[in-house]
Amino acid sequence: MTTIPRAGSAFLLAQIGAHAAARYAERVAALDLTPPQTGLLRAVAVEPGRSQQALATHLGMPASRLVALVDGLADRDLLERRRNPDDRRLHALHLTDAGEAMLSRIGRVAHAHDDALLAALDDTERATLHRLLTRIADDQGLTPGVHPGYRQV
Amino acid sequence: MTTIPRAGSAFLLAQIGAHAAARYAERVAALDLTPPQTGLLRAVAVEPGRSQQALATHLGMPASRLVALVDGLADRDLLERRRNPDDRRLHALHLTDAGEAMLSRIGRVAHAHDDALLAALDDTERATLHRLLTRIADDQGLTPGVHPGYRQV
DNA sequence: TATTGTTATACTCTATAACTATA
DNA sequence: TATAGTTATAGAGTATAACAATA
Repeated sequence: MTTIPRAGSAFLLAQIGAHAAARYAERVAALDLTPPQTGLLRAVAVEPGRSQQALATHLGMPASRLVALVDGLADRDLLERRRNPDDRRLHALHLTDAGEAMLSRIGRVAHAHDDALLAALDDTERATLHRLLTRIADDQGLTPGVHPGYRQV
Repeated sequence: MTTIPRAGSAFLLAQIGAHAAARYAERVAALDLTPPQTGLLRAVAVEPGRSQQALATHLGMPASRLVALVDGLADRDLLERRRNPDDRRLHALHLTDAGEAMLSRIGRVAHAHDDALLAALDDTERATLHRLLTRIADDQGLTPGVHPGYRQV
């Protein structure tokens, strides 16, 4: 007789995580954005003025991919490249006013997403979950705000 | 002044989930398997004899993709197709003895993976987390054992 | 010569849809 | 005509690496 391994927490985390990412992608699509784009906007807001190279390293993606991401957001005036007069190779990234406005819309979307995903839990349980997840993320060496799966779409 | 939205639980779940999936992929690569392959082996074990069509629907993937998956596992004698004499269009899927043996190796790998991912938590906390995650997965209508991100690799 | 940013190429993976066989 | 399974094609998305500008 065969024993079927029961789903452990690691599987549940991967399963719920993929579900959460897909639902989030749907929500930000209403803003005509993809999850990696929202991640980049957020990263720029956290520390304006970083170079594309620095951001690519921070986000864990090849520079060539970041260029395409920046292109799309710059075309829509959400982000701008500013040349550094001291070292003209560097392009410092900054949010535009429209970019700031977009970021707060993203914040509202993320909040609604959070609320829908955790609908099954009451406030105390949500706080407990958040605390446990933070401990795991910290222990696993995950960079705050950086999604390892900022690939595709 | 700009307000940076703090990472909520939905983001943490997506982040940790992607991390967990990547670490799991590394572990099963040692068995020369991909995560979708392990998912298929498990699904066959749970209910042997299902048709490829039924399994494709269950796992949420196109039949053409399942065929390639089955091909790879059948070539390695982990899985076998059995023709149904009553309806020769149907290919019932069953694990071979080697497939059963592989599944228990997968179980051990998954257990070690679980343990490493939850290293930051004690037993009581792990139980609490598992209970909360199960409630969320259930509330969100996720099919037990089926990873929505059984794509790529 | 080294580094930033950019562009081009080649590859991997996937879904769509055509096709074959059985019913 | 409809369904199970299979194969072929075409498209999306990526990383690698070549390239241009600046240091």
